[in-house]
Amino acid sequence: MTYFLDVILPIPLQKAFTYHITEAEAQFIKHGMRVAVPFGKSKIYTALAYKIHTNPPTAYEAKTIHQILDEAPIVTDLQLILWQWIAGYYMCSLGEVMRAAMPNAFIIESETVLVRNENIEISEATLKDDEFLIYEALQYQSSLKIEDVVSILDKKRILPVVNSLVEKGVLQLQEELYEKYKPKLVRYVKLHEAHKSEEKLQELLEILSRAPKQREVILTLFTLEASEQKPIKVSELSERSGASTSIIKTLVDKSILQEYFIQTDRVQFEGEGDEQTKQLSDAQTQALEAVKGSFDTKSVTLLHGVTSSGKTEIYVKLIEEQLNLGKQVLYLLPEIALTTQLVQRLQDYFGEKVAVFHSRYSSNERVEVWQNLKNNLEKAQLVIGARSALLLPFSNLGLIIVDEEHEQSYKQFDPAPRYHARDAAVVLANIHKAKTLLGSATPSLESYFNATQNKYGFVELKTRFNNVLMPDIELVDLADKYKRKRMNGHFSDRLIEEMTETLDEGFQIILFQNRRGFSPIVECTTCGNSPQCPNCDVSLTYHQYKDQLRCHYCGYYSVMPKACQACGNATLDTKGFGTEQIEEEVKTLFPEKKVARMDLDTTRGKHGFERIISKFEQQEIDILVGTQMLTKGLDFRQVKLVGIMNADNLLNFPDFRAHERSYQLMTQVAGRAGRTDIRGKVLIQTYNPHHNILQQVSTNAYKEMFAEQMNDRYNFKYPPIYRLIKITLRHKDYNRVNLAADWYAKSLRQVFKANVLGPEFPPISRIRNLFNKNILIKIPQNQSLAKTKEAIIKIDNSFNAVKDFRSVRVVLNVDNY
DNA sequence: AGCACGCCGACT
DNA sequence: GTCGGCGTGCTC
Repeated sequence: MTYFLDVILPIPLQKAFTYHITEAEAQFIKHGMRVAVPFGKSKIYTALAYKIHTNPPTAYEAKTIHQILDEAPIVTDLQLILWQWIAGYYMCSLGEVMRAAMPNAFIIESETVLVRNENIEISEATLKDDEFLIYEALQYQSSLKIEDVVSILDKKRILPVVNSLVEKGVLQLQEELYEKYKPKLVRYVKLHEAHKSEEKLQELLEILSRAPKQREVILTLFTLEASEQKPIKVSELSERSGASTSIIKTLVDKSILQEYFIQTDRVQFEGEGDEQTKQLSDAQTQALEAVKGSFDTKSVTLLHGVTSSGKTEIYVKLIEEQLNLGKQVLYLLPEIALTTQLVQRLQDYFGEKVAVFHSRYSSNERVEVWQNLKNNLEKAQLVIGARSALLLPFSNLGLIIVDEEHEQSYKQFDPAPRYHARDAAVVLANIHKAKTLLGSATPSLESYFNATQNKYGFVELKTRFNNVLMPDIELVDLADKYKRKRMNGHFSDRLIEEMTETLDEGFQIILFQNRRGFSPIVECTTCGNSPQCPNCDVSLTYHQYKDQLRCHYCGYYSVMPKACQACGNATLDTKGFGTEQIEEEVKTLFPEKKVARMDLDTTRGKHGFERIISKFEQQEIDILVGTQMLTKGLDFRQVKLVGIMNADNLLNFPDFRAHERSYQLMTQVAGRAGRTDIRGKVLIQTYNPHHNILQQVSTNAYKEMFAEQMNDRYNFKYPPIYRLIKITLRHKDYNRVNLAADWYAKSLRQVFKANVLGPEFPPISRIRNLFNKNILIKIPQNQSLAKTKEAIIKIDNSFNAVKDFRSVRVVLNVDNY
């Protein structure tokens, strides 16, 4: 019997790849193990064993696998079920899901190395110049990497040279696999066995009497061993004895000390972690009981709690319960809400059971979380993580909490799989027969709708913790203020009054402006020309602190010109404003106060974000100007005033969710105000003070907002009533995108008729020199999703069969945000 | 996605 | 001439 193995390769191809395996291998390999397989001309890739069978492929000869990489599966069956759901639902390949799910260190690739051929005599005269250089290099080094060859020859096309050398028998090519994950080893020392006995010891100390430093080290080691009763690290010994590591090394070399290594986790918890969880308020207790009650009949429950209502404390109780049952818990948060503040809080309660997982973790750190979790270790019983934490190997999940469930960032945007972590979480929980709790102060229409349809359970928490009052929200009419000359820069008289008062009382202020940079448009007042990005269809944003014009889409930048590049006049003016300009104006308005800015530009780097947050917490900053980063569940006690500089650019965003999003954003920012016993104040500056959304924000009328927005969604056939699939076609040639998009849309219309919208250029049609065109498919509730996707895939296949269209990239985005 | 191969313009 | 750019096709 011949055996075959279907594998998942981490590439965006729908096809399954089949390899030949021996009977012994067939018995050893289980799905979820990694195998190294030859793929393409010469490379060796990491693949995941998926299915073992005996049906030989017909169209080709299967290659044999190169090697089995694992003793036991590293991906669980439950994970594979989730992968299949994601690949099916979000229309991508299993390989793409694999790429997203597995830490990079697990996916090893071969590297080609050149090795000297020992058994052959070469007459150097037969070699060309380039060839000789390589030959010579190999006399000193036994092997060369491709990149070494590139640097030796200082050119890019090295293949002809290498091939020629192989032909002449000078060298051979080999593929080498390197394990990428390196366990962290900590160096320990102990006294060598030979000196353990009392007399040997005396002997030793005598010998060392003439080496006082070394003697000191040995004595310190004894004291440490006696007092600590645990293995002694080299670093510890060095520190305590005051001896350099080289002295310790001498002792090791003399075999007086013996060194050994212990594998440790990169991320370690230090602290007590036995703090009692807090007593809940009456309202919280009621909500907690309601959630538990809801879980009796519903697998998903939505917790709608106003800002500062103390949702986290309810989560903590639920987590505690699950951990006591020995179950795992996943606590999902948007990336930027994952602050040390929160992690610290949870560690105080649950100690080392807490594992953190987010994008700033290194590949090695991810591997450790993965392994701890898969082994169901206690130290990873509670995982706090961003979107991708969902793809970890849970074995015994009891509860998933999706905090800030309305957050857009839960939907993965670029590369595939374009999954929504909230929705995938519900699926994951079902796979584990676990419960899902969605929490938000401003639920998404989708979730709230599901709650009203009785699909989800629903629990409400209407009062703020400690009965803090909801902030007082005031709308400021900018048109009126400008007309009556009550503006100072972008600040209305009302805003300045409130700011002055707040600062006098010693409280802090947050100013929100949803745009970074100094001003988004630079314009010449003589000819009207405005500098554009050479790669994208956008105006360049002026950044004053670096005196640059920058593109926020592709990263292009140039120095700010002194004069207009079109007409040469030095009449460049700026239009619109961003956080930089607000910061600048605040500095002139309140010169004696400390101002800081928090946006993408100031939070670059690993700790940029944390630094600003902690400074603000320590009240080293009086006024914080920032973009929507400010909204993410941060807890500042001393903020009394929140100013929204301009609500209109939020409301006017060209997207069917713009109003919902504006409501959420403004309510969340407003929620930062008044967390003390004093009532917070929020000022919203706008040209449309009568806009319904603004009225709803100022009266905290979520239900009203929901009803009104849902009405629009019914009328215009948008989610959550209809489902959407967005298809983006991308190519550098304008005409070709047009032709391709027309073809695609026409084919779709034959099946879906009027439910196909477009093709249409998005507001920014060209990004990084590629033209985009969108087609939108609206799917009625009664239309089969599976059949719909089948039809799309069929059309996509015929599309790819057209030679002229093959180079057009097609992006399928299910439930696009 | 990579990666090789092949065609073509731009230079030492 | 050669080098490197980019377009095209293939991967069990």
